[in-house]
Amino acid sequence: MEGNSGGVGGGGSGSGAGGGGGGGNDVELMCKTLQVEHKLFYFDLKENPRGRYLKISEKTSATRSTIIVPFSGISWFLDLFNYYVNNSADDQDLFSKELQLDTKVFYFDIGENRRGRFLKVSEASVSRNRSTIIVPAGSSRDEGWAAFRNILAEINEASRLFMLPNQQSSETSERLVGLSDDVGAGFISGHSSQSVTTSELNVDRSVELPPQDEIGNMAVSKVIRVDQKRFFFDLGSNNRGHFLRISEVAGNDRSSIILPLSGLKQFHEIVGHFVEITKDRIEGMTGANVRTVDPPQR
DNA sequence: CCGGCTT
Repeated sequence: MEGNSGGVGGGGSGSGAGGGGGGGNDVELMCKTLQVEHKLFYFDLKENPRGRYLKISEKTSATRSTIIVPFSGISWFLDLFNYYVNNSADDQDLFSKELQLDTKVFYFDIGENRRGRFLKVSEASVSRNRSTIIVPAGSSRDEGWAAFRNILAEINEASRLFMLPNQQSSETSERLVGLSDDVGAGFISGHSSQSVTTSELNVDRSVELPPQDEIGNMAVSKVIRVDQKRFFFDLGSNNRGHFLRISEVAGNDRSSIILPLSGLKQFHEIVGHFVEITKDRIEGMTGANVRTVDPPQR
């Protein structure tokens, strides 16, 4: 699912393209740069008719490599970088990881040489040569990885807010079933010597995917703000099925629950129960950010 | 502005 393979004008006679800018029709939603030591990383969140993706480029004097992260993989990247940042304080307990997203596989590997420690992230797809970026850990306290992680966190949050303008009536929760934006996301422990019981992983994933119609434009995500917190509602699916992920974001902390859609109705009923029994108190509140949907009055 | 990389 390379986002770029769409209809970039084949002739490309557009003058003043700036040389190798790429992208073509793709709309740039957000871009950030990060300098770690002498490397420069470009983060470009882009969108085209096929969907959204994050392009991460590593720019060096003589080297330029780019990986394309599907939109659904941004949060996984964030989680993985959190893993390496958080565990780097301990000595050498950093394992390799594999992140499988649809047809792509991203390999995360730790390396070290006299320059220091680094994290190699390589993207392998069926039809394209493998591309790799290498993120230095940083001279002190892994600030390279941490800075990289922080940018991923910013993009991860901001990318969800882009879905906001489509504010429909907030009670359309039935027609969402069947959408699958991120397919088959999951971690796989990378080291072969780790002897992970692969029995679970070898479950034949005969996932009959619904044809990717125009699901990119649907409102598969919503966000509400309550006091200092934000709650994100995102539909997703993996080899286990479809789910609704509810994430609570406050400051730099983020936690999520994964609710299989089979339980969504019960969840809704229980929440409705608590709405009923606390209605008096809720209506007395004056929080400007608390938005309740009024039922039709009589 | 050094510079790493079997999948």
